[in-house]
Amino acid sequence: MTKRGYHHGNLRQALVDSALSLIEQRGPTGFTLSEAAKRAGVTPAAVYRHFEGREDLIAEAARQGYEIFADLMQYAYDKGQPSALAAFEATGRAYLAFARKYPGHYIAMFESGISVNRTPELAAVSARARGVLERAATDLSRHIAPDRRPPASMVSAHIWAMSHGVVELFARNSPGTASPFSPEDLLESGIGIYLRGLGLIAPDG
Amino acid sequence: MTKRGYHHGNLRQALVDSALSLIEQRGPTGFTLSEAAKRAGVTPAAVYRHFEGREDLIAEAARQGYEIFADLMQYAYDKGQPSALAAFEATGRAYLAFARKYPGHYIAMFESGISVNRTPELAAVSARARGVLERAATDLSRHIAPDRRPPASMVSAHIWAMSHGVVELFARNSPGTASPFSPEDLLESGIGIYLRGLGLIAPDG
DNA sequence: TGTACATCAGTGAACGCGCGTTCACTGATGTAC
DNA sequence: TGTACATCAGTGAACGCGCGTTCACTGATGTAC
Repeated sequence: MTKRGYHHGNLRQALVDSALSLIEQRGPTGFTLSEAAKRAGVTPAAVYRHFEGREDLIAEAARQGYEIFADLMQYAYDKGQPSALAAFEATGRAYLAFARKYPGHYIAMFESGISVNRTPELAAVSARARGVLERAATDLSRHIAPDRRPPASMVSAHIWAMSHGVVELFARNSPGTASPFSPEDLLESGIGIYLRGLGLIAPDG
Repeated sequence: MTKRGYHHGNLRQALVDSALSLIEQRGPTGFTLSEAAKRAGVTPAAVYRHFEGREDLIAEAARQGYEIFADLMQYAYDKGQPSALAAFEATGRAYLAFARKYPGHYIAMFESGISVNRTPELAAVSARARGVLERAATDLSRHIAPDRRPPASMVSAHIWAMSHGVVELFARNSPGTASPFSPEDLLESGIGIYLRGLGLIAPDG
């Protein structure tokens, strides 16, 4: 697979991979095109055979992240079926699991400052990911009495916000935030209380 | 107040202020010591009369942010008294209000990568801010039946996470996240549902 | 199987840039007498 | 009120650095015959 020599073989993906590990290690600020090239065993100039520049490389890393993310969310959703509740809870867990397992991708997607509207492909795949969570919220809404049912898009926004907040504040070496609870426990319990508030779980579940 | 001439008058604070507006405009990455100095009408070297360097300047901006933040939270908490519920809800709203009103400070505090443990002063003031929310959560917990009462620190973590998530995802020019709801509405409703889940608000509030 | 040639991925040197930081200096201010 | 002097905030030139990007090039690969 790895043919060494003048030609690299699959430099494009190697660059994305080294960019990801660099982002993971040094944060979005610490990422440099030159260092990514160096790690891939190649001159900085070689990057321009495969990408338009620094931003384009980050955007591709983010795109691949969204692809994985959307797949994981979809898988979780499917696995929870046919229970709307199980599917919803599974997507919440999948969000955190993704952030934990693919930190480089997560940072490239949410903290690197690249806009999701940068390219149509990026917009499409991020919409796909969001769509899964919104679908799960819509399914769930049907089990709430219409008169006290919040819009599904609001429910999905709530869960997304809490998931993202847990990741940013507690799943990283955060601002002195040494919580006694694991991010997983925090998110699980937080979503549980929220769902109870929607009347979807028995008061003393 | 502003005496022009060789000596600036209050360069230290002027540098913090220009750093804050720069951070607000260009994000944590876009901040440079040189540009902050330029905006304050001064040579980059002058910065070293007041700060140890770039990091130290950001840290001071963050420190001032935590100070304001803690004060706002405390004020909101006091204002909600003697109702534990009102005080708790008020602190949640204060979180978002702070992020909206002082975006430069918010970014310096939570997105610039500076650690809260950088200096004792920074650690102390951030602990003070967190303390207010935790106090509010503790007060609130007393109104929950002991057998179904989650730890107060968990409740405060949930609210902090949701607040932070709402700010990051919906209160900025975020990743294509044009929600039909205002950040204020989202947080208000999210916290409302959560509190219902804790049994603190009537099912059909 | 062998040769000629087109393709193109990667090289390496060079660029201009703005960065953070240092240094010896100088000009303004304030105080002692 | 006036002079001498200490203090110190800000200057401006210089530094080394690594960055992203460009360019003409060259070496490896693959294809046609």
